[in-house]
Amino acid sequence: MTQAARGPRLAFGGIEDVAAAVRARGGRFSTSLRLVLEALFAADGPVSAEYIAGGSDGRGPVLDPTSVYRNLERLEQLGVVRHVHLGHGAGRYALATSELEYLACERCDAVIGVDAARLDPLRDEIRAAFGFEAHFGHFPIVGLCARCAAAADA
Amino acid sequence: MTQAARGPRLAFGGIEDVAAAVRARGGRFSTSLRLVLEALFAADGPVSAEYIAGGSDGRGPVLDPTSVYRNLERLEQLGVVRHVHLGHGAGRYALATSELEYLACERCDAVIGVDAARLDPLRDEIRAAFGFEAHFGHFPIVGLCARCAAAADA
DNA sequence: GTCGATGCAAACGTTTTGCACACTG
DNA sequence: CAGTGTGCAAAACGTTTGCATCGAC
Repeated sequence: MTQAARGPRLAFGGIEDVAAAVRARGGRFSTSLRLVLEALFAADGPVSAEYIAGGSDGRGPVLDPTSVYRNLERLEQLGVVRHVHLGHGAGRYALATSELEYLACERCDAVIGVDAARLDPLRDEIRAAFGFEAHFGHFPIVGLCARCAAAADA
Repeated sequence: MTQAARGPRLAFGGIEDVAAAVRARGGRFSTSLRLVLEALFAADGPVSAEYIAGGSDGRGPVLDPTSVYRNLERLEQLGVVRHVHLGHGAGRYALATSELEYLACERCDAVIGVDAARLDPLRDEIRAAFGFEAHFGHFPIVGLCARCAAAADA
């Protein structure tokens, strides 16, 4: 049930699978969409729309942020992409194919991906104590990573 | 230790106490500051800067948002105010005199205040599992309240 | 009278919306 | 060639900053 709440397991192994799904919905597989997907597949962790647009690092010919947002929204409706809010700053987007949730360090901006199943005990505890269904997928747990916590103790 | 990490217990029982603390720091107790404090003392739960400015509900002669933000920042440095991010939308501000942390429902916008101590077991569990020091005070737990979770099951 | 605080205006970073043009299927 | 997706411009939103004026002490 906790498993089911996370949504169906996805079957997108690569960009062409997504292209097929987009076309199946009557959508078109544009160059911009391909670039967005390439950025997401290449990234190791959630990235910002600005990053995808190519504003940061020297990767390729910048595409319009508007287009990035629109494509991300489409992909999110398809279940291909998820977005998370890692503390302050811009939202971050990642492929929904991984069952990762995140711990975000508010000091060093480290993002620690943890298997969603490992947070199930927490969810159960919160449900038992407060009748509240915690969703760490969209608004993750924020705090201090081990390194920064140790530094703060000193 | 978990307790100590939360900062010193505050001794602000009312607006005049804050006024004294402000003056002790060389600050001035302006009319705007008084209005901000009145809104915070009257509120039952974290409120937005816009709300404090008087934009919502017919309460009184609107004060400038700029001034609200500046006063909130001053009060935060004094330890009188804390701000939290309850899901999407504007930040919310509350008196730091209560040891409350929050569970925010992402569907109905309900804000459930829980005694910070009741989240200590969760913090301990996260620390044990990931070496991560979770701070629910600033970025609370987001999900579905009991009512909305039940509705979502149906 | 001093200096901190105010209001206004303008800028900021992120995201959304309107519109005419371009490209996919 | 139909109509989806694009870039550009502009706006929306919450928040910050600059600056001249006001007001607390």
